[in-house]
Amino acid sequence: MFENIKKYYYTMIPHLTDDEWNAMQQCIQIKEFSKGDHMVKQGEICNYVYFINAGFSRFYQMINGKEISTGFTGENEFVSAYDSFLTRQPAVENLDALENTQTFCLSYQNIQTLYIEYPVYQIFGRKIAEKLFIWINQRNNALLLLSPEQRYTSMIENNSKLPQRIPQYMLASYIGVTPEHLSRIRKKMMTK
Amino acid sequence: MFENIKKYYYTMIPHLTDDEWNAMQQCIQIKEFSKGDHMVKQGEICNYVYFINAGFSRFYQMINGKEISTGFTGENEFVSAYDSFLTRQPAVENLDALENTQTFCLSYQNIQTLYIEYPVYQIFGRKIAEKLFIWINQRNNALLLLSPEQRYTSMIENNSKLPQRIPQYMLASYIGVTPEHLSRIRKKMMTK
DNA sequence: AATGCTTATTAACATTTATCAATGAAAATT
DNA sequence: AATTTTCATTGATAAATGTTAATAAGCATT
Repeated sequence: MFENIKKYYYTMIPHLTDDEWNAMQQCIQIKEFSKGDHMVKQGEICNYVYFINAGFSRFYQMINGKEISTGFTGENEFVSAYDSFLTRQPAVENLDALENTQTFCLSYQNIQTLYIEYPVYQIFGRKIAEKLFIWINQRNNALLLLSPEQRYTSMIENNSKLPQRIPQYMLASYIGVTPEHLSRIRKKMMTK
Repeated sequence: MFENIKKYYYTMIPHLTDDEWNAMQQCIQIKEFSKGDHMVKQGEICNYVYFINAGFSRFYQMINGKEISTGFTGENEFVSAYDSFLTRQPAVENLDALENTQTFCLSYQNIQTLYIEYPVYQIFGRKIAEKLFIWINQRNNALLLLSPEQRYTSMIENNSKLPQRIPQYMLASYIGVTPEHLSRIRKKMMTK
């Protein structure tokens, strides 16, 4: 049942003991989401960190009546509206399931308790935040330094299977252009 | 000497013991930078985390022969090319002093040792990463969701003293426009 | 005060990207 | 299979932003 998430923890913290892992396992809840279901809604405080065991999820924000997709997360990754989770402020973003998705999730309360009772999980908290920082920092640089076309190509280079799982109009807003413009970018790329 | 950084640590970790603080203090090196000096150079691995005791610093990248400023950090904040520091890969960005700057700095090696010998500093590592994440996530949202004008206004709202310390052309690249265009944006804002 | 250097502003023009509207293609629903 | 609905493409036009070049304003050094 928990093989994948267990493996993830042991990779992150190789010296994890059975006792420590069992304490973590006790805290894990299983939650399943159908395609289109929301894990986090804009305006609500996010109380969970989710490990995606199967499926696919996506962040988006509603701006001027339009959906802007801001991130995608698939199998064997943790996902959360982590700024809301950390600051206890209402989430700015939505998180929904693009496919039927099975998650293992940890509540804010349980994590705080684990931090105190099993300090080894501070490492988990640190590495999750570090990973998020590295990821979003790259994304930031892409937004500031690359052209939309470069963002598109680097995106499929890094994750060639994304276009098969994500409608193009979501990719467009993720890249920071309109669907029409992404279509033109793709057309231009074909001719080269 | 170390009042500010000590206060920072005790705010972050209220139950820090004298023993633990002393161990940290032993690791602190003092480094001073004159205006224009580099703390981190693009292409080199960043081996330090700096606490800015006095002064002001700025991240930038050279792109097509142009400086693009990507961040600013002032007194009583930690600063580092943290992705390079964490991943041990060459830094993508430069970090330099916009004013004469006094820093207290911690080496990668010392921090790794502290993590092991004084696990309480895992909390430090976690909170630094969390803080960076929250900061960069906001910036990311600004780049993706706000117009340049909105980015400019929200920037001075959040930190009204920035324009006094930072030349406008640096702010322009930070916001993601040319200096000429920021000038126009400001002009347009005046007339309202 | 005069000089040179850096920074900010302004204008004309070029390029990129968005918007609006129409069409076609694909997928879901009946 | 027919029908709706969603999604992708295309074209015409508009708005935003970049580029280049010239000028002006600050600032530092002499």
